[in-house]
Amino acid sequence: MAEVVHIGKAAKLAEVSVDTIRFYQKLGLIKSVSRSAGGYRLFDGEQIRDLTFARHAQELGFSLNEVKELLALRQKHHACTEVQSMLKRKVGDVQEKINSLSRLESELADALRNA
Amino acid sequence: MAEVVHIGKAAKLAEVSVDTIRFYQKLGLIKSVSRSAGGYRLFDGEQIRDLTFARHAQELGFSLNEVKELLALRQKHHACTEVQSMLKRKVGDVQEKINSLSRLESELADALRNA
DNA sequence: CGTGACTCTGGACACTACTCCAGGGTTTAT
DNA sequence: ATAAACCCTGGAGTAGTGTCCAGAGTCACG
Repeated sequence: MAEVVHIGKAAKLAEVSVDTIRFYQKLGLIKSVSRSAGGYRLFDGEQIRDLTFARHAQELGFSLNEVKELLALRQKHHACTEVQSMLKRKVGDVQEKINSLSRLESELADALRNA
Repeated sequence: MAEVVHIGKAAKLAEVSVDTIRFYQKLGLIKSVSRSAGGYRLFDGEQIRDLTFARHAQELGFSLNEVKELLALRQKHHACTEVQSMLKRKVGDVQEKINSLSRLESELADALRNA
């Protein structure tokens, strides 16, 4: 059971590319990883989960900046009201997106019925 | 009641920029518009609706290529099975996106509850 | 008719989110 | 110990989606 993995394995586990991981790290999306004696990045389970989450959120249409916020929210202890209001805003964003997509879905479904 | 408008008015009505309209036209998102004697683009109500639709769909995370398909689907008479299967696929895409967003929403809502 | 607001084209520039080297060091399996 | 496989950095290149600008023509109002 590997506790930590190198970047190639991490990439496979999170289903992103090696380059993408390095790019995300440069942007500060994932926190600074530890390194082996020879300078290799070492990833643990939590970091793999973060990368996977990032990929999902990104696929859902969040920008990398937003993904960064979301990741921060997941990790922080959500004590202060500032973080709470940010979370509320995100939830609102997501609900709005769901509503719009639902409307689009019925519009397309209508088109399909009338085909 | 203006039947047709120039690009500036169209941009305001559809809430996109003038440059964006020209860009969308270059990509073939909107069909070739008619022109005034002097070469000015002329937009009617349907084209304004298409532009507005394009903006919405684009905000929902569809690429401009997908938006182009969606616009085509709205306009065509949906007779052939090819068009129907494309529509079905789009509806599936949208439903999947809604599901993923719902999951994300509850995750964020949980975080909010535990704040 | 003149003048200011608007529009035209073509092309350069910007920003996001990657993707792909080259040249060189590290790990690992044998 | 050595070769294959892997990883490092820095930087260039790409695709998608615009945005801005110069130089020139058009439109609308008084």
